[in-house]
Amino acid sequence: MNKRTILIIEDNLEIREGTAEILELTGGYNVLTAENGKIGVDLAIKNLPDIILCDIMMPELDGYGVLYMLSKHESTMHIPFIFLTAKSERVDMRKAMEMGADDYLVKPFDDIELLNSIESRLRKRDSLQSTLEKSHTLSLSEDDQNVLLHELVNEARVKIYKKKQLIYEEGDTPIYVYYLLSGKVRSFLYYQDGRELSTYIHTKDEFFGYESILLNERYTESASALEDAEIALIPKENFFELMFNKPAIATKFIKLLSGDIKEKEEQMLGFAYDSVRKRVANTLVQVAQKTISAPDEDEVVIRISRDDLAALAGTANETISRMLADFKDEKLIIKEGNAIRIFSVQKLKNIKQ
Amino acid sequence: MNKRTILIIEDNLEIREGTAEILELTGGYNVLTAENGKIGVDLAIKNLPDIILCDIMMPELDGYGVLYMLSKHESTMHIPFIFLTAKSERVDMRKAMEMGADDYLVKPFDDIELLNSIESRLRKRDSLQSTLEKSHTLSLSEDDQNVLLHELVNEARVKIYKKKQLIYEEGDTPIYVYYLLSGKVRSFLYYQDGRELSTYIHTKDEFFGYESILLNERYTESASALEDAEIALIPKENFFELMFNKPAIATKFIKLLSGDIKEKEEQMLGFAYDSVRKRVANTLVQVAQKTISAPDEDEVVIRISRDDLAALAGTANETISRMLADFKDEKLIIKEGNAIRIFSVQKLKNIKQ
DNA sequence: CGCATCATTGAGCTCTTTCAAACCGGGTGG
DNA sequence: CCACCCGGTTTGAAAGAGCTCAATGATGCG
Repeated sequence: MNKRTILIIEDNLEIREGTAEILELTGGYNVLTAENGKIGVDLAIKNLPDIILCDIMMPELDGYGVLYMLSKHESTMHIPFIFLTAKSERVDMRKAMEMGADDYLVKPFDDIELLNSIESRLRKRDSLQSTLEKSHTLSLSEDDQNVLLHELVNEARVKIYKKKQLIYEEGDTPIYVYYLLSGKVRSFLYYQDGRELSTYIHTKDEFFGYESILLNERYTESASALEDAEIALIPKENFFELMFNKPAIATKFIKLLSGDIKEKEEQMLGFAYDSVRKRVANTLVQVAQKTISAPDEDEVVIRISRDDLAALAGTANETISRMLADFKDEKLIIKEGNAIRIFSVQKLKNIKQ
Repeated sequence: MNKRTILIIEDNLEIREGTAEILELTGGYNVLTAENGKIGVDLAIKNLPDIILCDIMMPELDGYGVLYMLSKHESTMHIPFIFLTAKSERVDMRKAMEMGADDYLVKPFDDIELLNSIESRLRKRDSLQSTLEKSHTLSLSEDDQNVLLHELVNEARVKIYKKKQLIYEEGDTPIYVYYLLSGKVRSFLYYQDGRELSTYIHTKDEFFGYESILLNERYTESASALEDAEIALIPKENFFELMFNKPAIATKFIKLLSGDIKEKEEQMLGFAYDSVRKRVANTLVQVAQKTISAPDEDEVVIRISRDDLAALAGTANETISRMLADFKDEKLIIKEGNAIRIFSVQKLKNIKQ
């Protein structure tokens, strides 16, 4: 740690120099001295010492005046302030403390008394500063973050949405952030002619619908349940409160957003250059991965309509039918009633053009 | 503001009740009382009062003990602590202050003395809390944010990139955040076969390349200069420091990211359903808007190669040529050497299918 | 002036969409 | 119980959008 700086404001030369010497030699502090209140205030404002020792009776500006001046200043108001004075009357001490002094040492005092007093005030200030800061840094552990977010979710109202039910629509004003407890939800955009393009499938334990909240704008996309879903509705205010007071949570969302951007760019690349065949394959993979529990499952059964697949792949549902027929011929999938069994997600993923 | 809560720890029933009454009636505080140190400590931890008044000589646990116990506890260590005691000896007072007491009132005391002492300590604590919090909230004004960001940019090294020069490439480990001072830069992805898809054109006064930094991952996209560009290279560490210490800055980037997501979704919709004609038109509009200074300019001259346009529109450069020829026939644009004059950005924007 | 790069144009081909018709399974009402 | 209807699905055929390949033109730089 840096050497602490102490400002001594004292008109008596002897005491001033004597005290300064003690503090420098015994305490190992940096010492600034001022011979009257006015100079003291100036020095304090300019140098922002870690602690201030001040006499009461002085020419120019007395100790109370110094304390008053410094307590007006944003930057000096929180510097521990100790009076060193010959005034041993109770009223004097009370006045000093009521004005906000942190300690009151009656002269003559021991070196030890002075050093202890200083140490005590510095310790107090340090610990306060550090705990206040702690609550405001990203030092929250992954677990703590999750606890906070879980609280948020647990306090929230839970609503059940039926398959196909709209959760929010383009143009709506956001009032909630959503957290998916079970089921699947898709976010989608409308094209001018009414066709839909699904941009994302949300699944268990994911937040969604936060972009517009964060921008403080209306929704530019819509969301609906892809299958029956349980969704926690987190009031915007609660979300913001946590977000702004816990940088760790903000950081978490920053990462979420950054990750989302990458995913969307990847998707964009697909829309630009992939053949429809490939896009359909990727869509199946995407749905499969949102369905499985373990990340290494390779055979998956998914239940999804051609229309939903079409909206995801950005193609016509007839095309989906054709592609599925092709994949079936190639023994990549098989249709089981209204479900599709994917034999190998990996193989589907590695389809070339 | 809520009613403040005061905890009185005092074994003498009369004094305890008397003091409590004064504080409740005259001071308007909530008062909790404890008849010995042990109970006092428990109450303090459980109720977290705003201030604690404590006798020194008590059965079970004396005042020093109480102060010691509470100063061990994260949650109670910063509660202002005032001793109320008959011990008027200097050594007693020194001991109390050295242990971290905030004030020391010798019995018998006036009501006024007590109330003033309490008010003074509460005031002190409030102001410290509020200023410390201020530096950690999003209350930074738009201007202050910009000042901070400008400092960041001004401190950074500036590098000149020539047209076509690569700034970073997929797979590189990010070490800078980039801020464009002049010129244009494009971010792009490589498709498997080597074709490129530009995802964004960055222009004057924009940050770029921050997504990967924020994710703490390697770049998943590349960036190159679309024309000669002056770029400030902001070291990752400086960026993070600002980001984590100033929630306002984090908030700014959260908005940036959220906005980016919306833009990318919009783009995706275009790639999925727009005709190439429309995509080319949009691309021209995009480039034009990144070129103009005033947002209402309608006639714009842009200089950009067919290949760059193709990468932006996600199409073949031959197609770009054909589309430009069409637009020229339709008197929407005219070719001037290697530049393109757009007669009306609006008209181009409104092209149907 | 010549080379290299960039831009344009043409022709054929493929992929995808669109429109239309048929199909399938299940629920409903007669 | 059966015909019917409805939504979702499949299949067919034709049209067209956009790509590739290839040749030709234009431009600018050394």
